Amino acid sequence: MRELSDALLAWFDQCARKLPWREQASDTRRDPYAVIVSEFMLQQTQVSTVIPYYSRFMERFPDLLTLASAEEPEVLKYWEGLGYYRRARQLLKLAKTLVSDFSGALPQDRKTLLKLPGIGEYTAGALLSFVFDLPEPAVDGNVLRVVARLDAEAYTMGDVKSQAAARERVSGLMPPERPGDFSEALIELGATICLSSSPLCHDCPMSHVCRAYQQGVVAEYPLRQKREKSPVSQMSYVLVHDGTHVFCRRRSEALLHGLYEFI
DNA sequence: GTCCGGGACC
DNA sequence: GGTCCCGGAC
Repeated sequence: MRELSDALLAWFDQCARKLPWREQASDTRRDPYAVIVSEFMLQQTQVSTVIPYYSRFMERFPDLLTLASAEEPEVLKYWEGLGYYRRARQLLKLAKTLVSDFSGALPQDRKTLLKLPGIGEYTAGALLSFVFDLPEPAVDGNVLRVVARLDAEAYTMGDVKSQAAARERVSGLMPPERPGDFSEALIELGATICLSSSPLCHDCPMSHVCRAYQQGVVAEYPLRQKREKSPVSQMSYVLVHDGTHVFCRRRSEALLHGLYEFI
């Protein structure tokens, strides 16, 4: 376990992408507000898309108080193009709630965070680990994929039980001295190395402890929801009439081919 | 053009 | 289970 987190953290120290919401003197904690804004934007969109929006948003709403006193239409204007506009509204609600009910400070426990607008299990974990350096798991799609492959465990994307199991697993992996970086490193690994298609296992710092890799079955994890796609059968007919009756004949290659139906 | 991934919430 | 939206893969 020690070996795993050491390897991942060493990789993260060397390879982490430079992102606007990570720009921080290395000895200061991350700005809670910056983490909130970036996590809300990242909930629905990829990093490269978020970057310009994040920068413009932070210029106009540089801190929690500024955002909390803004009107919804203007916030939505800065969100335009990102989609999932409910998130922008939730973010504004969250800012107002934090200011009015929490003296502008982010709660440091999961249970309280989960009651706040727009915050679910993943975002709660992300805030607790990134901002407060607490050993709280933040399991998004990236992390679920990483853990599923690491253990060759049959986790299913988007499945709440799998997410809960993955949170347990990640909790057990957390190194006590750098939980926040470890949490972020798992996400970074999923986003840049442990890709859902064509993962870059040869560059992966965990391949030596990855069960799926050792078994050569990386592509099989995680499982995907089997969507009950109702069998769509196309039918075409030929209309036949003999002057008195109209018949309908199914085309020969179709289901029940050649069958005559009386209309 | 179609399919799919991605969190929270209803 | 459905909805919100977009971008990327194919």
